[in-house]
Amino acid sequence: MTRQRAVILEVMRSDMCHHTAEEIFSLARERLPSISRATVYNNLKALEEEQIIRRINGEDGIARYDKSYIPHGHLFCMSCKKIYDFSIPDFSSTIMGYTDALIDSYELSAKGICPKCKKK
Amino acid sequence: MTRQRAVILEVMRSDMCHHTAEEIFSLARERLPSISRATVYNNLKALEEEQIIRRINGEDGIARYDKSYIPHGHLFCMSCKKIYDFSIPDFSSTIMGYTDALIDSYELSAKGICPKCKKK
DNA sequence: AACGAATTTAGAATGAGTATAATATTCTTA
DNA sequence: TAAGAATATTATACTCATTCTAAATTCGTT
Repeated sequence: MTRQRAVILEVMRSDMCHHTAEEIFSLARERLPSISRATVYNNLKALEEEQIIRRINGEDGIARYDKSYIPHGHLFCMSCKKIYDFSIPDFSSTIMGYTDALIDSYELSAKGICPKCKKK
Repeated sequence: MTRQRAVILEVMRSDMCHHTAEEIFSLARERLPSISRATVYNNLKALEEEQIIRRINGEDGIARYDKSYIPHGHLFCMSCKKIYDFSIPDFSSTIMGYTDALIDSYELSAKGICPKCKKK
């Protein structure tokens, strides 16, 4: 575990956000100014392959990263622009039931209005 | 409806594939050699805004396009590399039940082994 | 046909992400 | 702890999907 990798994980675990690689790079620089952009990209890729974090392929085409590898849903609120996590229990099995395929993982992104914004 | 837009829709509707913009550009050129790359990108974006087609944000970071705007699931087969459509009835309502949000649309991508490859 | 609006075109520009090669750090074993 | 091998980091160059720009063309309307 290098210092750089530790900082990247620290940054990712310090809030509830789903940051882009550039955001993680910028936040990591605050803690370790010498860190390089390539190191951030390298580590994010490695951490995903090691199934520690998960890459989210957002609708703007820019990758975001989730501190958890476990598949779950993401709600993109069209009003406050935030991303919220949610889960659907045993959802892989549900997909298998509808596809007759063996499901390894899934990515579920919903777009709508979150409960808070809905109230207003 | 310009000739260019008609050709783009023709190409998209001529098979079951989920093509990238570059593939659509290449196929459109076979029918209308003067068509420009920018026209393909412009039209794909406009068609998505008009809710005629849907952009799929695949795991390789390259956008693919679905001839249908109606949300449904996509199965990426890890063995044959093809993309298959599937649907989960009334799935927006299901998501609303788990999130308490108002769902506008969703994108569901599953990765696994399709039924055909599973048999082998 | 003529006008203005919208679209297309070719090519330049942008920017997220990757590759490279030199340097530095970490790990292993003694 | 020191040496050497293996691995990671760094800065920078590069790729390539996508967007932007500005000029030329086409479309719809009168």
